[in-house]
Amino acid sequence: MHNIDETDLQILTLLQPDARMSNAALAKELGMAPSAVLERVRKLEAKGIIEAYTTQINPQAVDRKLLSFVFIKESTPPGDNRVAAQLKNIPEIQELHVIAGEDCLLAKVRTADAQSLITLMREKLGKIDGIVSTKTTIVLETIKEKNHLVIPASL
Amino acid sequence: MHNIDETDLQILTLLQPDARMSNAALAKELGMAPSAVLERVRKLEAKGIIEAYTTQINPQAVDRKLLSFVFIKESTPPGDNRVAAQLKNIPEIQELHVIAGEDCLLAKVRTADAQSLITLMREKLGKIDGIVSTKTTIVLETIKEKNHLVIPASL
DNA sequence: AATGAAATGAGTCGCCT
DNA sequence: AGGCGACTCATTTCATT
Repeated sequence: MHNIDETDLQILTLLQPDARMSNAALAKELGMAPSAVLERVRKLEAKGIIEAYTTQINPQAVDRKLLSFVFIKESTPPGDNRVAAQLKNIPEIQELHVIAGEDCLLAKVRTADAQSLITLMREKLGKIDGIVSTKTTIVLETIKEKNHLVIPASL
Repeated sequence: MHNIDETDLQILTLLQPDARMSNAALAKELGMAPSAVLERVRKLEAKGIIEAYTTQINPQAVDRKLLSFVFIKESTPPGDNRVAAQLKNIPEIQELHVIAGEDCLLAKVRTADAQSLITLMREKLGKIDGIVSTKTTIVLETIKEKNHLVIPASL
């Protein structure tokens, strides 16, 4: 498959919680030459194993205080992704998943407040054909939000 | 308050999708001296506005193929966070939110497969006092998963 | 994967506004 | 307080082995 070895897994383990770690520091941790490590990192990027380096910003600081999950029921037949394609482009929708059971999409939505959520639902979701109903769950408090993966010791 | 100005917002906008961008590149984009930009970045970190720099890893590549959302109903009185405190330490639980309506927690869980989800529920959730019931929603397909915030032009 | 040299970037300082 | 420019040191990059 992707031919990912234990050194690669170590690189991922180190980089996952600290994307701005210098290549030199990474090399020191691994006991390897910086250039060798850098080449591995570039390959992980090229293969799409490293998808992106992102900065986690405190949502409060930029006035995105409300988090909610919206279940969206579609009328379109399975395999039809027209609704999803439109929802995908809404920037307030951080995540969009197709879920099992009910023929539903689940969206993770971040807005300034309840008012702007309502506006979003009315102005944007309301205009998408094929949405039958929505069910919104408001988050009162986030206890944990770390999108870190458990990286196994080997594969 | 936090006294975050438009330059700071621009820094966040640039850094959010590219945490490994060099300080020099950042300074060039902003038309400022690198030292001045660096000082701002350090302050954003110190204030907790920048929470972390993380590397997004393709879950498939490290054998974390199954994503699910688990609603967890508690028997404990409101304000009692003993259940949440234990759930928080489970590494497969990436997110944990207190949600409105039903007295529920919502967990975003990533495991290798259905079998390991079952094991997790039995071995870990099953041993936590105060959990009344769980309802699991399996993700069939993730259409979008970008935890980027919409950063306003001003605050 | 290691080396070494050149280029680039980071962090510090004193000074200016 | 925030920004600048110059400096030194660290890091990255690239050609070569």
